[in-house]
Parts: sequence; structure tokens; C-alpha cells
Amino acid sequence: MKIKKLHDWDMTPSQAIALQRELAQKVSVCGTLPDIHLVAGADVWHSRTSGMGRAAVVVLSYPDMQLVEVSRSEGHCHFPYIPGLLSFREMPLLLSAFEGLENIPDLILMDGQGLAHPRRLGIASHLGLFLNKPVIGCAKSRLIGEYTALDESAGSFSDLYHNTELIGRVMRTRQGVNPLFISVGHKICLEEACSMVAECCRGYRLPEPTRQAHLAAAELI
DNA sequence: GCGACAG
DNA sequence: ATCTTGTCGC
Repeated sequence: MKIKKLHDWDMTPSQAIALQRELAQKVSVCGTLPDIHLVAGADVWHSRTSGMGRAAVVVLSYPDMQLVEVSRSEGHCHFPYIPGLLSFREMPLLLSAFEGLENIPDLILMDGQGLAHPRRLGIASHLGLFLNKPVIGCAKSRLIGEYTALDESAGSFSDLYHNTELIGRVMRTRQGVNPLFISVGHKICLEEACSMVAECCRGYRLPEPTRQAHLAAAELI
């Protein structure tokens, strides 16, 4: 798929933070979804020894959740992992993988936060600006925000707040497992983001697009 | 100053 | 995140 070049990636952490503050103003935190036929999942795998990484994007049919396409991209990761600056480490590879995609997804589930970020520009929101598509942030753990304990049962949830601001939702997708941290990435509202994640689950903790992207990044697909 | 901290 | 088999629990 075609991707517009918003900006370069060669910058210092403090420049990256300034850029995040600017880009956050362009994020669309609402929007009605179009008809969904294809849903993509994206994830990045990192080697512990070499500085190499591998991004994987999978496209699944909706609501069947059948694998339609896999696109991967490998390379060296230049930017270090710094909490709050994840996209500057993972996005260059991720965008290469999206460029190789032939089937254009209607919606993307990204492994990581969207608005649930100190400057409201987690990797899911950042990705949404590049792709100009609806993106949902679907993280496996918390970056920021507070929430009250949720029930152990599948489907239970709790709102995630940063001070008084609602920034996401903590959702148990399966009984007895740790919850997921869902937040708006781009061009979607929190309610729709949560219902889409729930509709993409097939008995596992992770929704199928994210789960299969994780497998594809580890070359298990 | 100290602890917390997506992947 | 990565390295990794069996093992414990629902």
C-alpha cells in the first residue's frame, strides 16, 4: 500500500518528544468506521543479540478471521527502546512491511498504545497518521494511566484515566488472563475500538490480527 | 531524589 | 521485546 512520508526518523530523543507534541494535534480521536472487510494486525520482533528486528503485518478477512496476506520487513533497529518513544524504534520497519501490502486493510490493530501515552501519541496513533487509516492501540501492559480492578470474567473492563482524562479501557478478553489495554489510535472512537477488539477475539487472550502478527513476526507462520 | 516505564 | 521445555492450573 502507498504511504505518505510525514517526516524523517533520524533525530534525538528530545527532538522526537517535540515532534510527538506536534503530531498529537493531528490525531482524530473519533470517527465512524466504514464497512469492515479486511483487518490488519502488526507487530515487531527484536533479536536480543544482534540489533536486528523483523516487522510483520497480517491481513485477515472480517469477520471470518482467515489469513489473507502476510508482509514482513527485516533490518537493523537504530533507535533504542525508550518508554514513550517506541514508535521511533519500530515504525521504520513497520512502514516497510505495510508498503509491501497488496490488500489494503480497512482497520489496523497495533500492538502498543494509542492515546494512552504521556503525549497522546503512542505507536498506534503515530501509525494511523502515516497510513491515514483507522488504527486501534492494543497493548499487553500499561504505560500510563490509573484504573480500578476489574472482574476475572471474560468481557469485564475498567476505564483507564490519566488524571481526569479518559485515555483508554482495560479489557479482559478471556477469563483468568491479564487484561489488554485498548486505546484510540486514529480515526476511531474508544467504544468502537473496544467492540472491534472483542469481535476479533477467537478464544485467545489476543485478538486474531494481533496474535497472528505476533506469530508471523517470529516466523511461525 | 525516587520509582515507573508500551516493546 | 528476546532466550526456551516442561510443568502447573483452570
